[in-house]
Amino acid sequence: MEGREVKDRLYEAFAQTAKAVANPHRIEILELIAQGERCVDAIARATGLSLTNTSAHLQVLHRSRLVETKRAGTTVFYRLADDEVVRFVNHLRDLTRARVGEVDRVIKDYFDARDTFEPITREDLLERASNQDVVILDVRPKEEYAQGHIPGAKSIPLASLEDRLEELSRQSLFVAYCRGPYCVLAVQAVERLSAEGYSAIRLEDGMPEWRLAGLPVER
Amino acid sequence: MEGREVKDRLYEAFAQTAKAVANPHRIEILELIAQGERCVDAIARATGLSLTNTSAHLQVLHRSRLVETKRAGTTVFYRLADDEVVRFVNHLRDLTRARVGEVDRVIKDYFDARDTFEPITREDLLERASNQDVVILDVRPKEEYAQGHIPGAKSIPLASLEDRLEELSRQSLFVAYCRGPYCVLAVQAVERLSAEGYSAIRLEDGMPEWRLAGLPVER
DNA sequence: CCATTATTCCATAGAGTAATGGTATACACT
DNA sequence: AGTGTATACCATTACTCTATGGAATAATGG
Repeated sequence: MEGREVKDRLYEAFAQTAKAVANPHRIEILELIAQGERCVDAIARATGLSLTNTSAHLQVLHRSRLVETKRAGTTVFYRLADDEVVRFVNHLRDLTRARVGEVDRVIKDYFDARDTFEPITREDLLERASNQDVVILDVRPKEEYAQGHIPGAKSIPLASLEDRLEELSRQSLFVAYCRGPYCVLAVQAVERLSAEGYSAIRLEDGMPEWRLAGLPVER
Repeated sequence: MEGREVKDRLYEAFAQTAKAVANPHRIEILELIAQGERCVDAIARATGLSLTNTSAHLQVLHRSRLVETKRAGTTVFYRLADDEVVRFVNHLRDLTRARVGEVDRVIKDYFDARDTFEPITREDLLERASNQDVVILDVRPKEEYAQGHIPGAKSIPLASLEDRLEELSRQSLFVAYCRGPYCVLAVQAVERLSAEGYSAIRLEDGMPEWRLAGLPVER
């Protein structure tokens, strides 16, 4: 083996990993299974992709060893191979936000228009939660809540928020969180709650970031 | 704008950044200009790509805002837009090494076969450099040395190593470094020096990592 | 203002990727 | 064993990416 060949093989390997991530649907899938393992069919439904297409995308991720599988009967569950994969996708997100105007444009048009107040950080939440009457809302689907959530958080999937408003006291401050900083669930929950006159703000980022920060997770 | 559209636009933006990096030649180009700015023609020569092809790849990187340009007469210099780009490419490298067997296979076949001793870390080098008779060799091309190098390092581009062996004392311990942990220049320098009976080891990683670690850089 | 040099633009061919619908396989339940 | 269900495989089509060579542009220097 000679110098040029070494370079080619290494750069090729690095590029392969990047290619696996270089597709919007696959990034969505990675964000989704960062919440916890899911079967092909559930991933297809959550993303709106066809089943065959979902299966194909999952196999691209599998070939690059970014995800792992577990079989239970006929059902195959996919999960991230490693926390480092979440960190890498987060790095990609942050780099893109820092360098590409489009991201801030969308945030401004959509996020800022809906939650009037600045989202709060994990540190702020921890501090306020101990002092005040704060209710943490996990607005992700219930399966995701079941696979791990912020201690003390109440599960109110966005879809059922409408029906469960009466459960919520108007005295409390609500902090909603979801899959991550660019997930729209918490934004929509805050918008809905604010419209109904509740005090609601959004946590800056979601569950995977909470867990990666070493904070406690409840099951 | 509605929830799904927001998702699509954001994931699309993230995927675009990943796509810019998802090509082996572009990763090589990024590693190259992480050493300092270079004109199109120099990049083409260093990578062995055709000029038009190099220009096209640079424009892909430019559209994703990963690189910036500076014009001087007819010559256009490309440089990284931000240190975060280096960190991201390093993250990609590390993730790939952790998850994909190919990288370790190449390292084992090529790197381990050539430098008998473990590469040393930056910390080790700093410690040894102050105590012992250590000579640091920058084996990158001289332009890259000129754009910033480890303080006290001697510039001996790999290509001229053969002719300059007599300058080197057999009493010293030589530590060679180059563009990064997967660059072959330092490995080849160590191989050559060892074959000639010199004591030579390789620094674990290269110039950009040294600089990003906040260590002093000399010009 | 013409020639030179550095770079970019353009058209094209070939390779690779994504989505679709149909088919095959593997397991579970009766 | 036979039926149903979950997933993977395959062939096809449309699309995108890479590389090439030639033409165009932009700045410089006689």
